[in-house]
Amino acid sequence: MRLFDTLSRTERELLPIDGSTYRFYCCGPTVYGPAHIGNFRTFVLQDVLRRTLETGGTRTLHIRNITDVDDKTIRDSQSAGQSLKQFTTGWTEKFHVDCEKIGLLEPHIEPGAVDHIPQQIAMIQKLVEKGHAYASDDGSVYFKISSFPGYGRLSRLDQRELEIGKTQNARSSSDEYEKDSLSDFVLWKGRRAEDGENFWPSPWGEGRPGWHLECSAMIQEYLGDSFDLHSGGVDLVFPHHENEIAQSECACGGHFAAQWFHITHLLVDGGKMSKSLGNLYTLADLAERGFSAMEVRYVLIGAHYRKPLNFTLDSLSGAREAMAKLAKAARQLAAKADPETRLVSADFGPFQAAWDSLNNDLNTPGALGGIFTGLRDAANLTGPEAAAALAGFNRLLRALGLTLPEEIGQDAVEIPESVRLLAEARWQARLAKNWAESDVLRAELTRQGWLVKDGKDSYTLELND
RNA sequence: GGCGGAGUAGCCAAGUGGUAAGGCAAUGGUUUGCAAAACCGUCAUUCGAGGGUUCGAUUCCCUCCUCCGCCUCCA
Repeated sequence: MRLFDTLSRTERELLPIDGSTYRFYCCGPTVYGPAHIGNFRTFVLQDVLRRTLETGGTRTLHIRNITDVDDKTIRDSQSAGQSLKQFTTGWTEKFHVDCEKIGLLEPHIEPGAVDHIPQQIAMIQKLVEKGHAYASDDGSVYFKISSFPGYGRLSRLDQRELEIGKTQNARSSSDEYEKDSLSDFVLWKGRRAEDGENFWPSPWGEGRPGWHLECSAMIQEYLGDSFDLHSGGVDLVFPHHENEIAQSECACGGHFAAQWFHITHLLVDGGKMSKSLGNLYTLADLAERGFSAMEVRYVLIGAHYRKPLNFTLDSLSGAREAMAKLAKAARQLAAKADPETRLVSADFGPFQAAWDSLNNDLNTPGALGGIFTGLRDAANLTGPEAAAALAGFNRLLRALGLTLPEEIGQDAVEIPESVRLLAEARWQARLAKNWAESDVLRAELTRQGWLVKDGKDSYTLELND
């Protein structure tokens, strides 16, 4: 497959460096609260990338870290009256539940920062030895940007911008840490009173690792000097990924990531998502409004990853309808498919265009469109052809990580006795052709939130949204 | 101010130097006591605005407008 690379700004074929396994790293969540749908846009697209590679026959090694020590985790664990470990473990577990609901494959390795302190210290030592880092009087260690000429290539910052950043920042944080240059960033933070119990010994005194360094050290640990792809939300391009490149290439001497994959942020109702605007949604928030995580996933893959996605509650309703339509079409195809057909072909049949879209810079909306047109084209197929088409359809859905809704069973919803009686009375009135009575009873059921659908010989009740 | 991205039907959203995928909604028909559901149709001479290049531009170039992101630890 081909994918746009942030660093070279070109589309490139994704081929494993080692010729066998595509090894990639994704910046994971900072576990100090529930992940929101913006976080999940990134994780879902990374998941689709992996699934597409695997569906195409490429083996993968997927690593996604957990940031379990930083300013926010420390601050919020303290106000929660918990140890950092208790606090981050709790949120990590909740994150995993959400991941499963939204259909994310588990990463092959999910390292946490706190478990890799020695590796981080070792990397800092190497940087100090090579003259890329220096300690300050307060026990912090900084990376010396001027020692790495390649700094700014990923985010296209030139020296002038760095200087501007320097002066802009001079006022706000001049009393925080000592630095030779204000654009140098911290590798190790000297222990401060507000860190409480959260500090570790190091050659520079007690303290804790800087955020940027975590990823570099864990990548070194599990992927070595060079690997295939590094990914995260666009906001991480600068400074996080820029700093990782500097740290890792200076410490290890490799080429670090061969490819960079950044996912654009989503908008909510056309604007930025934020707590203060009341439009920051978590999966739990949306579940309360009656939307499943899989419906959220459908919306999240409904726009190209390099374009802003405007998330609305209406689009979630649309996702529900669209998925129901897919499920129905799939059932119809399955009913006509020859069950004896053994599939050996890697062909996608009517869904080839959808598969091609996915492989062309991960064009998920194009793939979804291709699925619908493929389904239309497959409508008249029968026997072995229908079976082959169904197989292509299923492979595509797996690549997208979509699980379609099952047929809702008769007793899927608990129906209160009073409602059941009302519905039964209405049915009898209807059989007696007492339309007026029937309509009154239906209005009452509607008022109570129930939708009646009349069939030929019976009726169904559905909970209205 | 610097850098990067986006503006396509009511909404979400692909795409392309050769005349606009798909989904939702809406709407017409069939069906239904009426609805709902289902099925069959319809639904952008037009792609933020104005110039330019071209046989031809939504697609390339220029200007402008609007929106969004980053500019030191936010996916």
